[in-house]
Amino acid sequence: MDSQYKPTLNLPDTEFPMRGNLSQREPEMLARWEEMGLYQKIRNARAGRDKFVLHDGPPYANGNIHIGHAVNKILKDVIIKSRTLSGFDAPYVPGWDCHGLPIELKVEELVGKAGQKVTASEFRKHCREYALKQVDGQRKDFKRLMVLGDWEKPYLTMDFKTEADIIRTLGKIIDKGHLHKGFKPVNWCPDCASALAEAEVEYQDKKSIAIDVKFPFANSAALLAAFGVQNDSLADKPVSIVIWTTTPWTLPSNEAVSVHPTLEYSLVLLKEQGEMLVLADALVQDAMKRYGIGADGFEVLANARGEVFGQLPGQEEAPFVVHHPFMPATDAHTKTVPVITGEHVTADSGTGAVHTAPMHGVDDYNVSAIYGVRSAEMLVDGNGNFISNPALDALELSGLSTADKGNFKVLGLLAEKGALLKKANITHSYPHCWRHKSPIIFRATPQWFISMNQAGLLEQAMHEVQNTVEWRPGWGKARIEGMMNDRPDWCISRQRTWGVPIALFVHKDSSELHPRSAELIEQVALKVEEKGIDAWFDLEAVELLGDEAADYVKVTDTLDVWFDSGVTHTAVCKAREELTFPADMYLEGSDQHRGWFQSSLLTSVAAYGHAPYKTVLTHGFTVDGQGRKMSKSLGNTVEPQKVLNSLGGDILRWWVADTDYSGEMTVSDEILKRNADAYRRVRNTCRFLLANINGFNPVTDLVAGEDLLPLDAWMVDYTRQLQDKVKAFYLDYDFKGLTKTLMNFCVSELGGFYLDVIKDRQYTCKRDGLPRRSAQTALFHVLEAMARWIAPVLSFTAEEIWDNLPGEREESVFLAEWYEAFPTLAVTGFDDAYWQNILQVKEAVNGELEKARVNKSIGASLEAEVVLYAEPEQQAALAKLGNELRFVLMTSAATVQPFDAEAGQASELKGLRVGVLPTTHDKCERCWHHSADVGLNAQHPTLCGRCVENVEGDGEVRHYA
RNA sequence: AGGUCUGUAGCUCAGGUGGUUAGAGCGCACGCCUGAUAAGCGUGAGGUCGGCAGUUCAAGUCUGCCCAGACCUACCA
Repeated sequence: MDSQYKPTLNLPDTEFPMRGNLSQREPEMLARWEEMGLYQKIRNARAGRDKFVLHDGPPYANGNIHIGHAVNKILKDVIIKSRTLSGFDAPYVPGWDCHGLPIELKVEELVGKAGQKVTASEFRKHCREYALKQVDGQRKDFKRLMVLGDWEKPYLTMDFKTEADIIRTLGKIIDKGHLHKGFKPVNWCPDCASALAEAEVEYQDKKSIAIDVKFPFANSAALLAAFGVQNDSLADKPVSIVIWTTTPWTLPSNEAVSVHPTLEYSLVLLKEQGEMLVLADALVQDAMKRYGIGADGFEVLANARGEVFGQLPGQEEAPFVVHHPFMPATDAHTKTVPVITGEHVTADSGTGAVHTAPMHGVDDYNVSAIYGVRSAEMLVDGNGNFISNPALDALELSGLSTADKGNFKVLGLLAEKGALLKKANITHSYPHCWRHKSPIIFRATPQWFISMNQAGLLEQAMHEVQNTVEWRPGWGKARIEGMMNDRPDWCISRQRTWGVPIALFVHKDSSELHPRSAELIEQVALKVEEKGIDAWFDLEAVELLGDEAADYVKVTDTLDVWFDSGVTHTAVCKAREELTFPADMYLEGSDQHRGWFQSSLLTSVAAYGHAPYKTVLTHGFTVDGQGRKMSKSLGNTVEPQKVLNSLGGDILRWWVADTDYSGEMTVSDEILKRNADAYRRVRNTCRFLLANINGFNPVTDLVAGEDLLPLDAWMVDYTRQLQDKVKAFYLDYDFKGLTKTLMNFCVSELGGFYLDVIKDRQYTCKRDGLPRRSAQTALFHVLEAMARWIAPVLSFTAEEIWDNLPGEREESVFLAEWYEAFPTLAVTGFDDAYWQNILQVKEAVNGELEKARVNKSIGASLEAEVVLYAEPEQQAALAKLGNELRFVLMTSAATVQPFDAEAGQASELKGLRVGVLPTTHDKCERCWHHSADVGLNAQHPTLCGRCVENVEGDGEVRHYA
């Protein structure tokens, strides 16, 4: 039942709704921002200011955005918005990575392979259209996250100008001497007759023939000596090292046998056969069983580590060579190959000695490169058949398929030569072409590389990593260092259709680059700027080379897409006026230490000698509630679109800010629910603030700093000091520090204390009297500050508050800077320490009130009267508030007495005892305080004295609170 | 298998250089209020600080090993 005096109260009132209804209202706000051209207005407002450039790492233009994309974009947006609030000109140019295999595969599904149903040129056109469509889809979602940026003019790696600049940057890197041509084994499908990318390979079980093959040592006497065996009766017996392989067809290409330098090898005598074998010590038992030799059929003569008989890095020549079982050398004997050492060798299976064919295995290739072991010729053609050459012709291998006949022929040769120790069928996981489902082979092909060492690139890049770049968190440095230290040369060529061409001419005989390559590249770039990458593929060599054209071949390889995105420091940061090079920051997930951070660094150092970024900030990956990675197959993904359509963007953003992004970021329904709870608290606090400055016009009603009541002055001062912390959190990219601090402010000092205390004054005092205007002034300052504090994170809500704030202001909170219009306050002796003490006293009193409540002697705190028995210092402090102490404690009466160990109850606070009594006075109908003067006024028999004063008189006077 | 990282109450996080009964907010339970009301206030219960050893008078904090998880790389001859 409403009191007749209710209309005389100043109750809170606001249009600002309690519930955000974010999923519906955020899109409306976005439309408004777009309509007013907010991004451009911010640019204009910050023109001429210091720049802060966060360069966007381009997501791949394929598929819907997932939660990881959302995290990345939101973090970037929070940083950019906070820097903008700090007064920086912080442009954000989002980008997309548009070339490459995944798009080709999608387009293949739609129109077929390039060169089959459609021409390469048409295929590229389809790729371009497809990529554009993907960009549109992702852009819509990114904008929905309320990420502010130049969405009208993003950068695309497939923009003609960008494609041209990618080629130019390649030219620059060639100019500095970092390019070299080499070979590399790649996944090769004999049915496609082409190379396969990693993504086109799938693993299936395959039946293979596994064989143990003997490679006899050329100098067995020396080998025995190396094993420390001196026994003349053995001297004339053959010694072989045994390899195990599941790809017999690669044996013709064998160029070495690898052993592990620190693994123990045994010299085993086969008694019956009268020959010796070298095998890994740990595998002797297994091998003998496999060969059908019983325990008494062999004897281990000696052991030696691999480094004793294998060639070590740095050694000019191999200490031992072995005879290839069947490949002929120039003379009558079979050719010999070196025994080398390699870290890739294990004693897990086989024999501990690895058949090494550099043309057919990555490890083989890498280890061979260390010793300069090279195959003279690739013996297998693109269809997986042995080529024809004198040696293969003689062995009758030419033309046979490595998949069957060729393989069997090799087995036959081995058996014929007596080199085959054992043949067995095994089933193992083996790479297959995902299209043909046929087993693939490894086949070395000519490729282009950016060399880590030929022009000192690795060294320079490492210098940048260690000395000029700031890594956040600090372990990012160790991570990228480790990754760079063991990285091979960067193979930048791909045999693909949808990619930026390696726009080079090489001599048809020598394979040397054209001497005027730098100049030619610029000419090509100009054409690509006009017509895109097709300009190169359509180009006739004569156009640029004239008469020389006959001697040169146009390279048709495309660039690794990591090169595209890696050189956006040039194609975007350098090319766009609003950006800077180097950029202030790159910010991506921790997978990019291998990816974009590295490709950007290497290309920038290669081209310009320095890093493209000053700071690299890394975030972790999202995992589910159990800490497991998100995957569609596990069904534990959290889709950002779903969150946006249910809880809303501000809640997703709050979650990003509230989570420690330096490690794994956990998301689950419960976590999002908790974040929605936190959001509601912040929102409601702001709503209550707005509701209480109802009717407040800052132009006419703002109370000067020196006139504020001490409690209000404290609130203003507290807020001002909190702002320093807020700024520091943003500067330090510590967003969880920010959200936690903000939350505590809303719950403790502000929500739990100040707002609760001033309600009485707000509601009951005269509408335009000083007591109320003083509090409103404080609330106004808090709101001005807080709207800005939350804007980088709760972008929608901040703007919504901004709309509800009185006074002249910018069109959007994002055009504003941090609030600095805090008033100068009077020095009153009521400082922060004073009020913090009061807060503790209040807590102690609450403890006692709760006991009375449990006894049912009181309900609301206004039904109580308290007496505080305090030590002198505390007594003096409390007495300073005089009669207004009761307002702070929210009791109907509060008096202070000297400490008396007998009186009241001991409270939580030492030196303070508290007496709680249920009030005996009548309750004022209007202010709900119980007071002796209720009913003294005949006109208003249900009111207390101060309410009479507030209703009829000039209004009560407040001195402190 | 290797490199980098993570593991503190149900949830999200604080806990410089080792030192009293390990903190906060949320959530939860109970209570109050009904003039912030799909709100607000109060009180309270929750932790062998991933595990095991060790160094030390003293370890969440240092060392080693192990377990679980994340990212990256390699391997499956």
